[in-house]
Amino acid sequence: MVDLPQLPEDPSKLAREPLREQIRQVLVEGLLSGRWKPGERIVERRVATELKVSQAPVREALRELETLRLIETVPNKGARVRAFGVQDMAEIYPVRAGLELVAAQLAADTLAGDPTPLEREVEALQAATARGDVAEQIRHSVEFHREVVRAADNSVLMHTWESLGVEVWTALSVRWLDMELHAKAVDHAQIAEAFRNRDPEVGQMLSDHVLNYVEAAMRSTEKTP
Amino acid sequence: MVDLPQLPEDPSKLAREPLREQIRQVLVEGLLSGRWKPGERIVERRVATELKVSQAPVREALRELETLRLIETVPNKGARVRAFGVQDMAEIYPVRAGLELVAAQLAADTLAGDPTPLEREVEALQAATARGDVAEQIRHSVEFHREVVRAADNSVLMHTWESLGVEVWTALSVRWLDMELHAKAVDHAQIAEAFRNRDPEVGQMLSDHVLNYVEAAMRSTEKTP
DNA sequence: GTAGTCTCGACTGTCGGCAATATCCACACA
DNA sequence: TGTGTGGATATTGCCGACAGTCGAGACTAC
Repeated sequence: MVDLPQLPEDPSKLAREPLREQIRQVLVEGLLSGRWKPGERIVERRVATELKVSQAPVREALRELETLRLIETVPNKGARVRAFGVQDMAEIYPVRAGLELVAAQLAADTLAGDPTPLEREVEALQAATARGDVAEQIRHSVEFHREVVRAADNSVLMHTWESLGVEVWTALSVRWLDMELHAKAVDHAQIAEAFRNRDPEVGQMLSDHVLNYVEAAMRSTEKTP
Repeated sequence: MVDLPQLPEDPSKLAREPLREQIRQVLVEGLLSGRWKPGERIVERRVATELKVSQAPVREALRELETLRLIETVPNKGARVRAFGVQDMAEIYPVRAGLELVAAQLAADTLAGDPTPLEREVEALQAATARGDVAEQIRHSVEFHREVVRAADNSVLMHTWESLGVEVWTALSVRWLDMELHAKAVDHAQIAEAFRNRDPEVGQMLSDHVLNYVEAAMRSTEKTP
């Protein structure tokens, strides 16, 4: 789910990208911006008319959101925005940690040979943290992890990791849970360093680091179930 | 009103399942049975007429097959059956191993308390092996692993694991790679035993066991790329 | 003979409409 | 008051049709 370079297209006929992709983008943004709230229904035809399209591409877009577990659909009943809580974080992050543990092992050699992608993200993350730019912090933090997974050079692993919808869920957790983004930059720098030094513990470090997000979420909401 | 306890399926008119599900089933079976071969195109309309349905549900079914990586689609070009080789196994199984490692840790307590689901599958697997019933061997072998994941009680983990399409790919590897199903029953029995005894090594055992499948595939095809 | 262009057929992506299904509410009945 | 029944309404699931796109092959120019 890399952000497209968003080419400055003619607003009238910008249909160069499959319609369903655009719709998916709109829906995701709607969810992130709070346009739709948790538990709320998403009516296919309503969205369709709103976007001046037909029902079909909207359906397909919704199916994709379903695989990201952003919405839930029941046959003949339709789709609704998933209620979201710490519980979800607690389920997602162990899986992420497991995947990234594998990734770290597979990517160890590659990243020891050329750790520049990681270092680039660490720098950008530090800069964003200094500026207090939350959106950029999320972006580069996620991108750091994506680089590790990418370096593992395993398309199934990449695909599976992406299917967790990391940036969307991170953004949501910040929005709905007010999750604190504490000094993650430090963690990341240490991990990059460990990769460079072929530290055999790097996998565990990365895994633990991911699991820390859950604690952050837990801590920031001692009440939300 | 509470959710009804899943009334026992009317055998006569079970056409109550969404059409797209039935179509997906037909397509998967078609792939497993060799009705479509690797690299071959799958034309939406052709399938639709063949099954006496419209194009729409076929499209939706194809999308699901795409998330299982059974087919590949290119915009405006359509879907084709993925070419399949040892390479795919080599990519899938490390991911599976990582997920099941997590699962084993999360499920350890539950399964130590009640290992009967595992033991049931081990027995069934042994029986099937004795009979030489390959289909049943696959079924119970997969079901064993699914029980572990299920016991972890983490819906994201379950969902992610399922998205690997374990039984389909296992069946395919047997069909296309003539993968040998050697005495897996023994492994499974040992793992079940380890769970019962709260062996802290059980996660690693399970993970190694999964990775063994790759070696089996490798060994059985020293030629297929 | 080769490179470029045109045309044609096949197929996907999208549309608007219709039937099937779920939900809601008023109303009758015990 | 609580419970069942019938119909009205909102929405999904599916259909048949059409426009846009892609690729193969014929045709032309050199």
